[in-house]
Amino acid sequence: MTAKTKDVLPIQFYADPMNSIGYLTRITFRTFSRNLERRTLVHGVTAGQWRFLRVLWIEEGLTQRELSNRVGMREPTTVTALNGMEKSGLVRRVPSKNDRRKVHIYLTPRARKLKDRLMPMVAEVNVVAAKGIDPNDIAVLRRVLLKMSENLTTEEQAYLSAHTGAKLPVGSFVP
Amino acid sequence: MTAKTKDVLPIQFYADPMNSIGYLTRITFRTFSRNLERRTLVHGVTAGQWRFLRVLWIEEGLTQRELSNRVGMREPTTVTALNGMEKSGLVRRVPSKNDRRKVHIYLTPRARKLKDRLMPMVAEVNVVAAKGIDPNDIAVLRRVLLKMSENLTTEEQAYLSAHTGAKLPVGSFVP
DNA sequence: CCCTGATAGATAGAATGCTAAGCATTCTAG
DNA sequence: CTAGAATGCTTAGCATTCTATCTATCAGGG
Repeated sequence: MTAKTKDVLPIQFYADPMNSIGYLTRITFRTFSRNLERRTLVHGVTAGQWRFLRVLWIEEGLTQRELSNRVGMREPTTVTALNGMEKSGLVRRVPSKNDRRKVHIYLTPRARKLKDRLMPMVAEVNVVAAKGIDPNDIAVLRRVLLKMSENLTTEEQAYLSAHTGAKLPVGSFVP
Repeated sequence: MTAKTKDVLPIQFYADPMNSIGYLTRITFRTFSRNLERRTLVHGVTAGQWRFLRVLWIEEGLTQRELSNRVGMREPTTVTALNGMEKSGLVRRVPSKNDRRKVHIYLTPRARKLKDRLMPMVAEVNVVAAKGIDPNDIAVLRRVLLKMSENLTTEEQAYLSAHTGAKLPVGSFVP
């Protein structure tokens, strides 16, 4: 099959939202997020905070920039989220000793303990979401979503460097 | 393979954002949306407006509620979006003659003409996103995303009717 | 040393989308 | 008929996240 005749779908195909990757990822993300937050709010953790906790449960002491990249949020968003989390006693900001620009983020004991409570919840939501779906198809889903976001990020960066000459910060995925 | 031993992944699996459907759909949605909006903004159309236009290009005269359901936004969001679109001359609000509660939404000639300009853009972004991915896998992606959002919506509605006795408006998907 | 540019974080302001609650209109059970 | 429920749209207020910009700090070449 040639790329021209078979792989390229007619433009009209994308008129239907049900065929649109943008639409489908948006509604899936929102239903997923809402469903999870309904559970985590029992422990006073919002969806936004959850995303940071999950990363910090794996590795503490990250700087805010590293944290932003791993969570997939912009830095001002991270600042706002951390302000809230600091206020509600989930994280501590610890200034770096080597580099006074940097701030390392550590969990409080309470936030560490929340892991055992909250992790089962995301597993639960994943089970609900995956009901009736072939596990192999879900593996395909993960792989394809990741590849797509990489494709789109690559194109975005190519566009930016071509049109503004801007170099993006190295190693920043930040989709 | 039994469901207990093979299909259920260990909780620890979900600690890594890269395995999280929530994370993956979020970053894919955002990169997709940003990439498309970069193109549509040339014609002064934001990502939010684009979503409504796409639905109205298929069928005009929908009520705001019908429109909300098809676009996948809540009604107050639709009101805000339509206010903006009305102001910038993309849509007209036409009160229903049979039922004075209802308002039908029609495109302006200018908005209709935008279709031929904007539709190729979404095709373009889809091509970028799909680069290097087996078309069959993309079909799997669409099917699985839709099924997941249905699963999660079903569970959400079951929860709501069990805990608040609330009946959701019939036929509303609204993820 | 001391400028210059890069890096880390914070701030300001805007856009987006949500929930909750409020009206007006229509339907429906008695 | 008519009181109460349901429906359709709107408003108010809030949370989230973004872009653009600012300040402070560091690193390297002259």
